[in-house]
Amino acid sequence: MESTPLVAVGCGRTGGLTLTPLIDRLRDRGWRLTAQRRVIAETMTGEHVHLAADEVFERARTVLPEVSLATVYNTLNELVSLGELREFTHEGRKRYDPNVADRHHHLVCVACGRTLDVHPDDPGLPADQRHGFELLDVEVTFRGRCPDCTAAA
Amino acid sequence: MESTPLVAVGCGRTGGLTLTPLIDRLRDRGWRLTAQRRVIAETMTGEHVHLAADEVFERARTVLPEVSLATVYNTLNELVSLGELREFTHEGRKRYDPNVADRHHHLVCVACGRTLDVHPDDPGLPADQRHGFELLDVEVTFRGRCPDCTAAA
DNA sequence: CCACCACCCTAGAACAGTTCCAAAGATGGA
DNA sequence: TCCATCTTTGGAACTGTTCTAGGGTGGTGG
Repeated sequence: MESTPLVAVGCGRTGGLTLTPLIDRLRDRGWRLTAQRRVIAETMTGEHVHLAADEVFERARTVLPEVSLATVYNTLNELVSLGELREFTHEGRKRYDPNVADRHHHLVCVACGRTLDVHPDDPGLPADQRHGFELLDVEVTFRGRCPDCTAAA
Repeated sequence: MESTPLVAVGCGRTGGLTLTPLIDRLRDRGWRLTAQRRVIAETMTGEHVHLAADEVFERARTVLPEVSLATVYNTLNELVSLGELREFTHEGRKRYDPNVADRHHHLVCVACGRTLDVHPDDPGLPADQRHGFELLDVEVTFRGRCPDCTAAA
């Protein structure tokens, strides 16, 4: 739940071929690897994976029917604080992205919610990264600590 | 609730001095202007205004105590579909931004939630627009319509 | 090999934010 | 003024997430 520096092991777009490095990393960090956690972690493996908790739950359940929704939430939150997943919000619900190694942005379909990773150099999103999308909007949120909060800390 | 093209009347950063143009625009579009709606619209006037529904409710209530939360939600949603407010989500709840005239991004304090409008030329956010914030993260979401959805429409 | 203890899992309750609903009230045109 | 229409209201319902209390489990020391 703490300490080990978040060394980015992956190096950019690695493709979805490797199934275990996340599991290995977690074990190396002393994370108790139960059946539930393994199934959830495996569900979160791949490229362009941006599942919401209930989707993770459904998929995990097909492999391990007795897994509970609470465990899915617990595990996802833990993986986020371990730095192994990145969390973002789309249409009011949290989604989880296993691609934490390379800085990237999201390309979201307003109709079906389909989400792809993109790597633009500038916020304009070059044509070769649009995946055929008709662009409608860009939302950029910078996060930081304001002067008051910095002073208070 | 529909039609009238969303002519951007304001022109960039206008300052918070004008109190009525939003109200005027709404009346011109045939929007029935009740006391509740007026109070809510006035609450949403100004610069760097990014209130959540319950905050709008609290403020509106100090002026018009009998206003209901349902009306606040109804009105905010309507103003969004009229194109007079922009909606975004921060930490699981929707916030509303009256600044729809000029393209801008948001600078959010991860500690207190304070949100400011910024106008970067590139996603790096130049120093003179950081408002003293210590930058921690940038989140960029492109929205559009994917090829499948375009074909289906 | 066993016992123990810290950690983990589970179901369900609780919670927050938002939307829905039916009834009552307000509004403006004929 | 009357009436059809639109608006408001409180509360119920709903969704996504977190909390809680109790039972279960893995793996370490003996």
